[in-house]
This record gives sequence, structure tokens and C-alpha cells, in this order.
Amino acid sequence: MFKELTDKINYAEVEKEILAFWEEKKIFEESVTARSGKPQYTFYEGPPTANGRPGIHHVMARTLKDAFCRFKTMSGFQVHRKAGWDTHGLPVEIEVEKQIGIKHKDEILAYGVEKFNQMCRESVWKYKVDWEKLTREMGYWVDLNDPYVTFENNYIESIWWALKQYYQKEMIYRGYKIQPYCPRCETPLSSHEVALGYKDVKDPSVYIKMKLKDEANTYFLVWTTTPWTLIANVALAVHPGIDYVKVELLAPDGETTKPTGEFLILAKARVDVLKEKYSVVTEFKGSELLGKEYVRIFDYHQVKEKGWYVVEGSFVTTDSGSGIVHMAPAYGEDDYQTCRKYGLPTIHPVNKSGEFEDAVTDFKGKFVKDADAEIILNLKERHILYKKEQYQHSYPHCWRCSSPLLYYARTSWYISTTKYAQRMIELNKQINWIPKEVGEGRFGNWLEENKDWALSRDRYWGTPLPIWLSEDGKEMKCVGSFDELIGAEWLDEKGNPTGKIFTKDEIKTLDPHKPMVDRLVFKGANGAYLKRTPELIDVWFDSGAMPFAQWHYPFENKEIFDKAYPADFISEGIDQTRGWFYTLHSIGTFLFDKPAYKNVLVNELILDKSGQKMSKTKGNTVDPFGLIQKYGADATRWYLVSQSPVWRPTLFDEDGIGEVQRKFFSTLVNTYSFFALYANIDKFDFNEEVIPVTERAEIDRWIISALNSLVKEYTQYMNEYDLTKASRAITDFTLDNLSNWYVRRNRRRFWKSEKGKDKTSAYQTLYECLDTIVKLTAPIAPFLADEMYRNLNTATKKESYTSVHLAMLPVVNESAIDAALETRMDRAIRIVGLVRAMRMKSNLKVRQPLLKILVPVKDQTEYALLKSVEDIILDEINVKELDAKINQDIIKYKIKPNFRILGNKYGKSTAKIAEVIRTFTPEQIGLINAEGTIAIMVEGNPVNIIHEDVEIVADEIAGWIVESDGKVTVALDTEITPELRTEGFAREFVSRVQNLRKDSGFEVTDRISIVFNAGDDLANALIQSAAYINSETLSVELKKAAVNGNSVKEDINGIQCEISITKI
RNA sequence: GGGCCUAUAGCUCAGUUGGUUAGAGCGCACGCCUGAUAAGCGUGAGGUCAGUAGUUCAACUCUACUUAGGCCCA
Repeated sequence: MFKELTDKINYAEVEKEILAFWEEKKIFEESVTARSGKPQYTFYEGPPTANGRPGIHHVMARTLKDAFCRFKTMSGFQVHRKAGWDTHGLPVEIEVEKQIGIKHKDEILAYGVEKFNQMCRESVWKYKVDWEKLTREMGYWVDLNDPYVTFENNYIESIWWALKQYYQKEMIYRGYKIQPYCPRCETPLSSHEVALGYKDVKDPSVYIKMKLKDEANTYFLVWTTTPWTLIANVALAVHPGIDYVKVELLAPDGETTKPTGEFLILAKARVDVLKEKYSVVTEFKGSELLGKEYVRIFDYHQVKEKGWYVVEGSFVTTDSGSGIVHMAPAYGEDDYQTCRKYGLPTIHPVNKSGEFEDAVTDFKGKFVKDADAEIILNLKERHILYKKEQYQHSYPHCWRCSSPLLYYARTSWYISTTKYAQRMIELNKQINWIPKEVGEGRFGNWLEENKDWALSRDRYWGTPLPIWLSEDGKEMKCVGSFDELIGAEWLDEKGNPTGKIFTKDEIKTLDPHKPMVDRLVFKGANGAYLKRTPELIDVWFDSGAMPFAQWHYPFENKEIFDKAYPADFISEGIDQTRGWFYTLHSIGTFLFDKPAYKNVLVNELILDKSGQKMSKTKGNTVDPFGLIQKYGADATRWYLVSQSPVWRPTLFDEDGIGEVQRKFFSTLVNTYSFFALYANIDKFDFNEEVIPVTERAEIDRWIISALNSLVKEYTQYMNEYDLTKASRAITDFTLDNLSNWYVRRNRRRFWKSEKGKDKTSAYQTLYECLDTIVKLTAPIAPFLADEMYRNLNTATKKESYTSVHLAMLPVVNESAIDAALETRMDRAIRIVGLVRAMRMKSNLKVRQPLLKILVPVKDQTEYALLKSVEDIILDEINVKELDAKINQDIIKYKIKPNFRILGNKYGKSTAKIAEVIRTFTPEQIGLINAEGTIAIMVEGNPVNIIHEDVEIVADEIAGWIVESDGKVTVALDTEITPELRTEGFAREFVSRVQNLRKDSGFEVTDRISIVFNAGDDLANALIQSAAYINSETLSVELKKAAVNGNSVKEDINGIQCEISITKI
């Protein structure tokens, strides 16, 4: 027996049952172990951080991951799915800071780093329960029992190993990083914090003249809004491709002007900033200025490196300023990168409170921003200030204390990624990006513009940088494993030597985090201690190291790792482009000279209904748990992937989930219930021989053909990682082909009483369709698919799998695909639609039988094609006869130019020729039809039009009503003969009786007798049709008599009639 | 400021290598059907394909620019 479902199914309840079943029978585990020995499909889980609550976008991301892992499993691959947790980093620290009520980083020291980190370690799991609940309820299969955790010792040890690889190849160095810095709080700010404090402010905007060394009376005009940084100026930057001019300034001389003998150089596009008249002396590209030296304007500092000349800067624009940018490498990112490239000196005369050091004798001890005015005055006195203005712009301020931030060089450790950036670019070409624009554009550009990776962080909770340094920084040691710590000496908690040596046994109790790890020191060459540099590493390195760190490689699991690198598939949000996607690729390229992943599916954000980003502050977030509870995980998953391509921003609308449920799921379940209802009545369990498809009815062959076309399409889309197209293909097939056409057309075959080959064919066909759809659906809607699969399979035992997720996906049977059959069925469906429209317009119900329709066809082939679907059409629209006519005189044709062909042939003349074609007489059209060609004159030139140049469509048929959709034309005979009228009565009467049966609560199989009372006209018609009525309504008796008791009054095509039925 | 993406019906989305009637679903109005029935089907209204210029015999489609929105990076 097939379990009977209704479309009033409570999806959430069903899902709970399925979940229990999966867990009890360990289906997930089996789906992995059952594929032992099969080819592996490697998936990497991008680790989420569990100290935030999961949102709807996590459901999206995890649906994608899950769907393809299931798809590959069902395609015969073994897919391991190790979960992971990202556990280090600033967000965790901030969470804990809030919890203990502190605002400044320094307070952590007072609180105690050990206690603080212990709290971080616990805080990480704040929402772990929620994450596990979501994972489970949404049906995301991932192994949560054995996850990798980035703070665990094994994980950190693998990271240390990786860092040592970099270190040994001299790829790690110490440099400066320009960071937004609050001089009052004396702390750098993260980009997130910077974004909190933008304000519109007025700053001085000054133009300074910097004198060229080799040209007399010639100056570069240089613009800046931060005069204090001029103290640290070391170079000027120009854009090599921009036009620059050298101008001579003119002084007023009575009515005219006279040359002053003073020359300025600036961008041609910026000459408007000049305050007096001028004449252009020469014009040239910026590239011609490169290397020109100028006289430095402040010389408090002595340096070894060569400086104070013009360098190239692609960031220079002509939107503001003079097109010549002053470079102070300690105070700007562009400046720093440029100066590093040129080997220019770095001058950094500002202390951590934002005050000038003593070396800056004129301004020493001044807060730099306050020194601006004095610096400007100084320049003015030296006659090198050209002009001073106020400049309003948006500038970041400290979110805590509102002080303006300074961009400030701080010591930072770097990885020299630029040294192997070219290799990253090459290897990127091997990665299949979905969509490909991300790989070529956003990610590709990012690699092209690669900068060294600023690795260190001045924080507390993270993977410590395993580098030990001598006091003077000259001696260095990088530790690449815990074993290498053996022999190090312990300091006590106050930092005093204890003489105690770190032993192998202590590895077991080691906490490689701060502060414990900082208490280990090594003896250096001269006997002084090497201490660990205090920084941690960027948490992105943690997650980018997961391919090997999750296996504690290379200390363990070498074989596992070798087989599981690179990943076949990863999938995350677009925000990971410069995050995880980059760090995986960067580390992978360096360590293994291979990309870390072969296919990467990138999903976009989920916006709210009005296109706004979802955020807690706007209150427009949606709770995934509520959705799953209300609609079920399947509908939510299906909605997310089918609504819009996943790499486009999705506008989330809850009503859409309801719609998915109503349309797709209900229809699928309805189709299944229909099947189950009759299969149970007929005890169909698919134990008989399979009837070859070629021996089944035409409509069976059609749906099987369409089904195989679907399998083919689906497989292709899934292999292209396009869930949207795959899911839409399934929906379209299920709704249009299977439910609205196949099942509706074939209901009678299922409910008719006689069994036989035809009925069996129908059952087998529908079973095969359901079985296939359920399997194709399984990766996306895993719950309902399993429920239905198990219901089907339990009854038939066709397959030995206990769950659809252990089964194999169907493979397309090309020989079952009959394109011609699909085309002619499509034609039939079109014709049916047209006839319905005509009935509608002529007010003729479908229950009223009609005599015939007329369909003009081109030739014998089309005629035959149409005749093969004649029965289906006639039955569907309740018409007796289909007349297909070839070129009859009563048909008037319309001719349309075929532009695609004409255009290729005639080019510019196309429009004129088309115009002539449109005016063809019926005779000319007839000629083309008959001869296949016609000669015409267009603007005096002979043109030979052949059949393929035009489309000829039947337009009107004399004396008939006609409907056309541009491809097919149908005419309908609307005459109702007395016989047809009689039949119409009978049909109408049957319909009423059927309703009555249903309203009376009779079973589908109950036999009845019918008594009715009506005028002779109707009564005679009904008696005449008694045989038909009885067989349709399972009635054994139909008689006209006075009706007593339980009767209903009905209107049968305008005639009153009383009906009463009795069960016997 | 730079890079990338997006803009088609009231809403959410399709739209093949450019080809002359731009489609679907939802919603709305009207009607039909009725043993799959809290479903289904049809008809209708609803479009300056964001704008401008260009390429072409022909542009929703290709190019450039503009506008608006989004993401990432400065």
C-alpha cells in the first residue's frame, strides 16, 4: 500500500519525522560510508563564527553547500563534510569587552589577559546551540561531531607550520602599516570602527611651491589638506598619463600684464586653481616629470636613502588639488606603498600621542593638527605658500572620543604575497568561478593589484605569531611546531626567568595563546633572551589555512590531506572575495602551488523586500527558525534558490515561500496522492513486468520523453552549479507537463474499472515520473523528497535503499527522448488553448459537445502530425471531429517577411523588400505556396523571393470563428445540432450527479440509482443517454419519476430539473 | 575616488548567436471547470525594456556616456 498524503500536509511536522528517521538510521553517515571506494568529491566548509546568531543568508549559503554535496553523493561520489568553527578575532573580543563592561583595549591588561581569553574561548560558543539547531532543522548535512576549531592546539600548530614555511623562504618581514589611529585614546581603530565616526569638517587646503633643483625660478605646485604631514614629505607623485603644463605667472601692468619670471608646474586640468593670469610655456605628460628633483622644504631629519624627487602614482587624479601629490609614507596608504616601491626614506616624527618629536625643533611637543596653522605661517614667511583655502570634506573621527583620526604608520608584520602574485593570477585561471565575472573582475583585479598581506594584529584573542625576537630585533626565531618549543625557558607570571625548561610532556598542557605562550623564551646567541613578538595573526589566515589545518597536517593525516586538496567545491557569499576566497588561494598557491579549490559558487546578499540591506538596527531581518517552523525547510530552501539566480541580490519576500509551497509542493503532493489513491484501489505495486515504453500509449511516451528531457537539462544545470535553472526546470515539468496535462488528461485511465495493459502502462508511467522527480528534487528539498521516495519505494520495493539520499540519480535515457513527439504535443496543447478561448468568447461551455474544428496545415507531414494527437485534442475540448485542411480556398492566408533570412540576404534593402511582401495579394501568396518562388520588383530591381524568405500563416476562414497564436490557427464550428444538444444535457446532468455523490459523502466506488423529474424535452434527452449517464456515475438505474425527500433542484442548460440519488 | 554587478508589467523574475506581436508567476477584474477540488483552467487590463547618443537593413539584446541602487576596496 502507498501511504496516502494530502496537500493539507503540515510540512514542518513531516520534516520533524524525517529528521528523526535520518538520525535514528544514521542516513547521513551512511550516505558517506556507502560511497567508500568511490571517487571523492571534496568540499570545504567555510567556518562560520558562532558568536552571532544565524540569519536567513546563512540558510541560503548552507542550502547551496548542501544541495551540491547531496547531488554529488547521489551521482555516486563520496562527499565528506567536516564542519568548522571560526573562533578567533576582534568580534569575539568586542563581545567580551561588552560583557565585562570595558571600552578600551588597555583595560584588558588590567582585567587580566588570561581571564579575558578564557572568556573569549567560552563566548565563541554563545550561539552554538542556535547554529546547531539551524543546521539540523534546515537539513544541512555536515559532520558537527568532528568539526575543526581554529583555537584548538592542533589547528594552531598547523598554522605555525605554514607560517614557518613562509618564514624560511624569507617571505615574512616587518614593516609599517598605515592605520587609522586615535591619538587621544592612543589606539588604532578597525575599519568597522572608522565607519562609525565620519563627520563633515573644514580643514585647511594649502598650495605650496616646491622648487625644482635644475630649473631656475620653477616650482611644483603641490596641494595638501594635512599641512603637518609636510614635515615628513619625501617625494612628489604625478600620474604618468595626465597632461601637465609649465606656466609663467603674469603680473598686472596697467591695462595689460607682464611676465613675472616665475614658473609653476601643475596638471593642465587644474590650472583654474591659479589665482593670477598666466601663460602656458610648455605642455607634457606626467611621465616626463618622473625623477626630477626638488628642494625639500623641511629638513629636521637626516636620512640615508635618496628622496625628494618625482615618482609615479596611478592614484593621482585631477578632481581636486593641483595634480601633484605630496608623499609622506608614514601617513598615507598610497604614500607608503609608493615609497616602498621606490625605496624612499620614511620619516615619522610623531609620538603616540600625536605630538611632534623634539627633532622637529620649530613645532616640538605640538599636537600635529594644532600645528597646522603655525606650519602654514612658516611656509608663508618663507614665501613658498602659494594659496590657502578652507576645504570641507567628510573625515573619520574616533567613535569613542570624537577626536579626528590620524592615518599613522605602525609596525606590522607582512607576508610578501606580491612576490608570488603572478603565480596566483596564473592559478586563478584554473578555478571555475560561478558566476565567472567574480573571478575575472572582482577577484582577478584584486590579484592584479595585490599588496603584501598585513599579517599581524595588536590584539589578545587569536593565533599568536610564532616569532621570537631579541631585544634589538636583530636575532629572530620562527617556531613551526610545538616540538620546537622544547628547550625554551619558562618565565614566571611577572616575566622573570624561572630556569624551568619546557619539556615534551608539557606539550599536552600547553596553551599556545596569550599569555601562556609569551612566557616561553629562548636563549639567543649572546645569551640574551628571545621573546615572542607580541602580535597575533590576522584571523583570515586561520580560515585560509583550513584545508590542511583541519587535518593537523603535516603532523598527522597526510594521506587524507593529499586526497582532499584542492577542494572540488566551495561556496560562500560575495563578501568572501577578499576574505576566505583570497586567503585560501594565497596560502594554497604559496604552500602547494595549486589553487585551493576548483569550483567556487558565489552567492549574493539577501536584501529585504524593498531592496534594503538587512540589519539589526533597521529591524528588517527575518528569523530563519520562524520561517522553517511556518513553511518548512524545504519550501524555504526551494524559494531561496529558485527565486533569482543565487549570485544576484535576492529581494526576500516571505509570501514567495508560501507560493512555492502552494504551487510546487502542493501540486507534487497532490499528484502523488492521486497516484496513491488509485494505485491502492487497484493494488498496483509495480510487481508486474515493465511494459516497454514503445508499447505504451502516445501520451505515456510523451511524458516519458519530456521526463528524460528534464533529466538531461537538470543534470547539465547542476553540473554548471545553476540551482536556479535546475529547480525551475523541475517546477515547470511538474506543474505544466505532469500535473496539468498528463495527469489531468489521464484521470479516466486510472479510475476506469477494467484493468489491463493500458491501465498498467499509466500506473508505471506515472510512477516513473514521480520517482524521477522525487530524486531530482532531493538535493534541494531533502525532506519531502525522502518522504515521497520512501512511500513509493516501500510499496514497490523497486530499490533497496532506505532513503532517497542513498539512491542514485536517474541518468537520461536518450532513446526515450522523442523531440518530434514533444513538438506535436506542444501543438496539441496550443490548439486546445485556442479552442478554449473561442468557446469562452462564444459563450459555449466545454461540457457542450461541438461538431468540429478546422486546422489549416501546410503539408502532408503537418497533417499526419496533427492527426496523431487528434484524440487528445478532441477529448480535451469536447469536439467530435478534427478537420485538417491543406490549402483550401476557404482559408485566407497572411504573409509575413522572415527578417532573419531576408536581412542576411539583402542588407540595406531589407526594409523595402519586406514592405512589398506585406502587400502581396492572395494570388501571389498562393504562387509562393505552389511554386516556392516569386519574382518581384523592388525599386526597379528584380528580386526573387523564395518560400523560406517568408512565413505564411492562415488568417481567416470564411464562415468560421477563428483564433490564432501566430503559429497555429484553429477554426471552430459553433453549430449545435439536436444530437449535440442532447449530449450536452447528458454531460451537464452527469456533472450534477457527480457533485451530488460527492456532497452526499459517497465513496468513489459506491453504486447508486438516480431518480429525476423534468420536462419532456430534457427527460427524453436524458433517457436517450441513459447508458452513458449510468456508466459515468456508477449508476445502475436512471428513471424519471416524482422525486421524494432528498432531492436537489438543478438548472440543466436553462431547464429546471429535480434529482435524487440513492446508494445501493 | 577605483573595481564589479544590477535596472524589463503594480510585485518577483524569464528573454537563446541582434530579426519586427517582449513572456511567466503573483496580485487585480471577469468567466469556466469540478470524483486530484481550500486545487485547476481561460480571458482581460497592465510595458517609452532607467535615460541619452552611437554601431547596424534591424537594438530589450552590442558600444559609450549619464542616472539610480547594491557590493567590495580606498
